Amino acid sequence: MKRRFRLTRSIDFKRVRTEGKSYSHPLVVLVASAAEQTELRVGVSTGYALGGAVQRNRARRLLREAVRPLVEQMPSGWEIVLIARKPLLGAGFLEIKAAVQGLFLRAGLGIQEQ
RNA sequence: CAGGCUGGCCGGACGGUCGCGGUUCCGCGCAAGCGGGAUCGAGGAAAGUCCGCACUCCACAGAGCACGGUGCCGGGGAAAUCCCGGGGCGGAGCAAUCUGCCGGAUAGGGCCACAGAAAACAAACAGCCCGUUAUGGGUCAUGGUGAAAAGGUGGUGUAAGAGACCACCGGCGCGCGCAGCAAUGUGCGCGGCCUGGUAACCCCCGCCGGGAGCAAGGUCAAGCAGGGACAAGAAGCUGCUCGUUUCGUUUGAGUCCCGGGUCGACUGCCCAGAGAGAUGACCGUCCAGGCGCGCCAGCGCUGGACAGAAUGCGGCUUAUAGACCGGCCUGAGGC
RNA sequence: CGGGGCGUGGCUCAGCCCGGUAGAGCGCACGGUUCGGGUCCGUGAGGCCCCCGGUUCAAAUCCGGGCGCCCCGA
Repeated sequence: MKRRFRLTRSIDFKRVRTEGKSYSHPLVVLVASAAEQTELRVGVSTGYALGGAVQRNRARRLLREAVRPLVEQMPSGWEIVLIARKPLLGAGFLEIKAAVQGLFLRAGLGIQEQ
């Protein structure tokens, strides 16, 4: 995922989390918010409760990799935040991928045709 | 062979498919950009931020005090609460080896609980001795406490005793010789016969230290609106004094209150580089490890320690599965 | 990046500067008071003073290192 499709600033994260709708899973939480003027933008939040820098980096990379194949099939005009939960570090990549896919389906974003 | 000590070194490897960040090249496009190629892309500790530098600003960084750090010797080093080697005094271990401390206790002050007669210019509770008769004097060998009781043993001496005196031993100081670059070690002589511990308590002595930190700082861009009260000093490195510089004293520095504007870009900054931050996913083979099966060869399953650069560098400290190489010690056995 | 503070019974804190006895309130247990409970009164238990080294005769206290938590400035 290129940098310009990411959410970076903390104001963006705050806006999505207050205005958006959230869908939760034991491994991960998805928050989606409609934003008409932009293209699809995704941010990953890995909080301090996950552990040190190694654990947070790993969680972020796993979630990015899980989202990557889904992004191309989705409509633009959404801002999405993924929040990692602690059990994510113990899970395998395929579990995480399935969890993220399920959350996108529940949020009604784009991948129904599969 | 078993157990242990110690120094060094590595800290998964190779390949494929997809993906990420930087630089650069090519093609297409007016442009935003799109497609493709090349190349580089986390650690020994990147960590804790405990020291020291570089660098930047504050005045080319000033003086004194305060405050803080540091403290055996030699060498290395830009420097350091750094490294290497050595010395002294301790501690652990059979040993190899590991480990703590290092100026001054006659410059001064403080403290040393409980116990004990007494805890530091010695004193005198019991005791002993002498004189007197219920008190004066001499004395600390004897006593028990304590972490520690003002040298030890033997003798001379005495009323009783005592370094009061003598011999040897121990310790301290001074002088000289020898070894060593030195710390220091060692030998001889002399001296007073002899001086508790604690400076990781205050302190004294020598040496060192101006302050802040890359959110330092620099360049550019954008934007705005002043008003009121107090006011003679204010600010420039923390505390004080001095010195000095700048701004200011009714054309008003500064402080407080109300109100308004901005919170961007580039640079500093890197042969990894920056922006809240790029190294990941899957598959295969192998190396090392664990478990199970097997007489062996081997087979199957499992599964990678601590941990992620944010201006750079030199150290220290802390975390760390396992692998490799070298040296040494102890024990047992063989030749 | 820099600076500061805290860690002591179950809880909230004293004690640390200037080293020798670890204490207060609440809570807890037992007994009394009451017909019973609360209140009240009395008695009592409970702490390797965050961890590891060191200085000292002796360390919660002094020194060094580590761990955890909190706060402040840019």
